[in-house]
Amino acid sequence: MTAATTPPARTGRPAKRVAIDRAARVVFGREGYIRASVDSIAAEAHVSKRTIYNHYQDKEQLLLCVLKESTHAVAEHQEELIDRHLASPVDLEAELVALGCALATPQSGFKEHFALVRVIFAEASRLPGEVTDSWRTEGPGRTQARLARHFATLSAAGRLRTDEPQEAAAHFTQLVTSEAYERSFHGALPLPADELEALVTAGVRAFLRLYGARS
Amino acid sequence: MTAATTPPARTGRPAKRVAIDRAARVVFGREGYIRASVDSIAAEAHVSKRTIYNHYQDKEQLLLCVLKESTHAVAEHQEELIDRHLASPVDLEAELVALGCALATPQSGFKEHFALVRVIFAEASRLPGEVTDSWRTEGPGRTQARLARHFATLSAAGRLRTDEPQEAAAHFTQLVTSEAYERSFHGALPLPADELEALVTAGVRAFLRLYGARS
DNA sequence: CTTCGATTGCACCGTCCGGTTTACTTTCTG
DNA sequence: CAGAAAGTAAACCGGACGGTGCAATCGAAG
Repeated sequence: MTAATTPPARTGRPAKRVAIDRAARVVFGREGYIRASVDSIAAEAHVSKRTIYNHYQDKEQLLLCVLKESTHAVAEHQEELIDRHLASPVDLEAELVALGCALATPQSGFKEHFALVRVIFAEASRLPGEVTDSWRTEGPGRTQARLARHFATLSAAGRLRTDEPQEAAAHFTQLVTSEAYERSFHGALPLPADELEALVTAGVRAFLRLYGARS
Repeated sequence: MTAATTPPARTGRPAKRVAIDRAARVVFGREGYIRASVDSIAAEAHVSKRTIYNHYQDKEQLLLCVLKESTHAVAEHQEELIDRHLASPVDLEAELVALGCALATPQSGFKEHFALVRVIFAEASRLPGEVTDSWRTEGPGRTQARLARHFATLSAAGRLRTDEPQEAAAHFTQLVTSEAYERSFHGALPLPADELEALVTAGVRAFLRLYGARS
């Protein structure tokens, strides 16, 4: 009833589809898989429930599709953050702190995607193994690899000191973001900005004690 | 029908109660809060559903009660592990590795308790704030404090080197256990023993590079 | 044995949910 | 314009669930 007046645009087929996907992402993230009813997803998408079942076989397929999308969205967003802060850092410590804060607190329109990551954790034991596996490789795996690449470059430039950038990247995420993640229940509850910054700066200092250039 | 033959013992009133609690812990942990039906909990406890509602006001109160119990059980178990490995360590690195493995993989009858921790994460945004808060202080907070105490002692004995045992304890859990936690989806999926040991030993080595005695 | 409280089985209520059916309308295309 | 493709609203189905009412039962204490 909403899109009736506005000509649906000649974007073509996937017009309703993207609305469904967006709505499913929102509702799944907000309610979790079971609480999210197909009716509420349809309402959120301003779409008939039948239309959802025209696009997806059942509720689970809808979830899996949306999970896959979100995995890529989060990964690309984080890769972008990493590049932005580590491409040519002037004050390395400050950039690492800023990057850590950005990675640990999903901002802008990505909260829904991070909420879906929580769904992956909640449903992990009930999801097909290929889903959890591909999430790890396409999600955290990609950001960790991107981190490692930058660390290798920085090490070659004398800004860091490590022979194993992979391990350094792992230690960065562990020291800098893992506690903020857990403290905020994976982003489900808000973490005061000052606490976040304290956690991240402490982690970055430890990281630089491990891998800083001037020892 | 099961306890009919055996005399219910004069343990007194809470006989059925503990059965209910145990069953709720098992089923909530296995299925999550919503999937766990009160009927299935009653079946697992070999108890009438009506009896559950004689002991608890509703399903949510049952969950909250069981969560509180599990918080303490996990905390005590982990404190015990910490004491056992760090009371008088001969080979400190080996003990730290063993402790890290023990902390990162819930064994014996504690898997159900750890499964409930997953429920806390899954329901965090829908739980009363006091519940999540008290979980943090009574759960991870206690184990971290116990770790810090041992690190302070070890530092005084010259086995470690840190002025801030609190921070050292945080970095230990982050470097040693956090990745194993995330890799296993908080214990929901099994993590191969060799991978676990590799993660933990790498974390311990980094920890000792940060806080080891001989530098 | 009687009494009393705890427990039990079971039917029941209202609700919600995943998914389907049907009949109708819209929109694009040729 | 004709007709296919897509969308819509609404009723509907079978099943599950949280929670209650109630009569019957059990076990121990007096």
